[in-house]
Amino acid sequence: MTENTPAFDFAVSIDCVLFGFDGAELKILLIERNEEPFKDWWALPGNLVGKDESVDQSAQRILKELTGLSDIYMEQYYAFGDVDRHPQGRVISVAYYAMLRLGGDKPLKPLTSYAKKAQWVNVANLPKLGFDHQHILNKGLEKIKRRIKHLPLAFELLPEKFTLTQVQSVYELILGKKLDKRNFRKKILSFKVLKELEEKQRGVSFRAATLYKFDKRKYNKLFGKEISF
Amino acid sequence: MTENTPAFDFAVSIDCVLFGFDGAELKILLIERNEEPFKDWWALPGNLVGKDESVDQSAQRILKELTGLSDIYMEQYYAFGDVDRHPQGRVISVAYYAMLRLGGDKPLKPLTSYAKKAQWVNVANLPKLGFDHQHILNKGLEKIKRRIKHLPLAFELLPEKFTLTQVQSVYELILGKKLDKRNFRKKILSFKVLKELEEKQRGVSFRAATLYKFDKRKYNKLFGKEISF
DNA sequence: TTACTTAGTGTAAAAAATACACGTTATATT
DNA sequence: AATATAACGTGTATTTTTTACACTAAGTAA
Repeated sequence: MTENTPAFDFAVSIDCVLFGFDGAELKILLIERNEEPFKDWWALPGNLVGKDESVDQSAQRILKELTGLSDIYMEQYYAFGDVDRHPQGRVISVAYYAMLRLGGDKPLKPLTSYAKKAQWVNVANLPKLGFDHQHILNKGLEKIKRRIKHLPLAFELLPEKFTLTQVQSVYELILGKKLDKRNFRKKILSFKVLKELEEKQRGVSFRAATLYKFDKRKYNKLFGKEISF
Repeated sequence: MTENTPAFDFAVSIDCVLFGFDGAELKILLIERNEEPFKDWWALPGNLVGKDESVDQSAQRILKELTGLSDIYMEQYYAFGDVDRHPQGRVISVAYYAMLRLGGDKPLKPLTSYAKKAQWVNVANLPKLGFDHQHILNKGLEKIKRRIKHLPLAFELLPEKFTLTQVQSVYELILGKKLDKRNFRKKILSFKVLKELEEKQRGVSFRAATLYKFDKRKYNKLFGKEISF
């Protein structure tokens, strides 16, 4: 049995895995660090939890500091607590993920003092990350693969109005496999949480697709139901 | 935006939600505390993480200290980090659950200095718990409801040899609903992870049921497949 | 031997998942 | 204006899975 020497000399940090979809690629928000340790390395946006904020509040604050965004659907998924995961002391990191729609209007204003810049990076083409962040990210990816089967996640990634083909792309990117178009549409529509709009896509070459909207009210009614692709 | 004053003055604790099945009831292991805060209250078994052990190691250690058991399938499921959740300072608690088969041979040797006793309590009839432990437990229950759909969990609760009716009881207790006997058997057997033994139950009144064994090798082959009851 | 209790079994109907291919339509080009 | 292009949008048949449902068999106890 190991010796147990508890003490109030731990720190707790948050790391955020922010997934973004720009209509074509699945991306992750990374920062380039400007402070030791791992100065000049890419890393997940994260920071230490303050004394007077809950872990959840802290996650919201950090997300806001790094992106300017608030009221984002964000979920805790794991606490990483290896002894040597942080070179400067005993830091337990609580990881959260969030999904964001990218491009268009929403300006990304990250940049806190310790980051040189923040950038969306294609998840299929990542640089080497500091700390155990590659591990944290992998675990986040596994998580959303499972979670996207419970529906509403995908719509966090999409713009307010979207086409069914875009929804399918999100599923295909996250699950890492191709899906049948007709079956996908049949199924996603069978949940009756999408509202077909009168409107069509604009500014595209070739035939424009019909736009849809996610109907949160209807979604809440079938909470818990599963889909599997 | 909140003030962020990070410091190395947090503590991290583990709380274990141990589910047990004695053949009839779903139970939870609780301890009666012998130290402040919440002296004389019932609480989940838990303790502070030591400086030189990872969070996972700590969970194993604490489980062992409180039960004498090791090599238990145990999984982290959430970190609780509200500011005031611990009256004596800033303590983040990482929660784990485990499933144990109860009764028979395995002696339960809990009892560390801060506990007066440890006891299995029917989950349907719990006392008031200290800290935010009721909340932690509720979240653990939700978790296993989802997890039991991924099969192997239920067998952690059962003795090595068990009857199909016992398996069904576990599912019914965790999911909180009655299941159809024929459909349940058809489905559970369709996964081909149970080995029917020559043996029958002994020492029961009335007709003895056939015993089965969980076949881990076969299970590993279908990892990831879902069941839903 | 009888009464009791749990074990164990099958089928039909409904629902869900899968596999699969082509005509339509808006745009861009010549 | 005609044509080429590229993505849109649709239906059916088959298989698989899920659900609903009730009685006989076997072992124990009195």
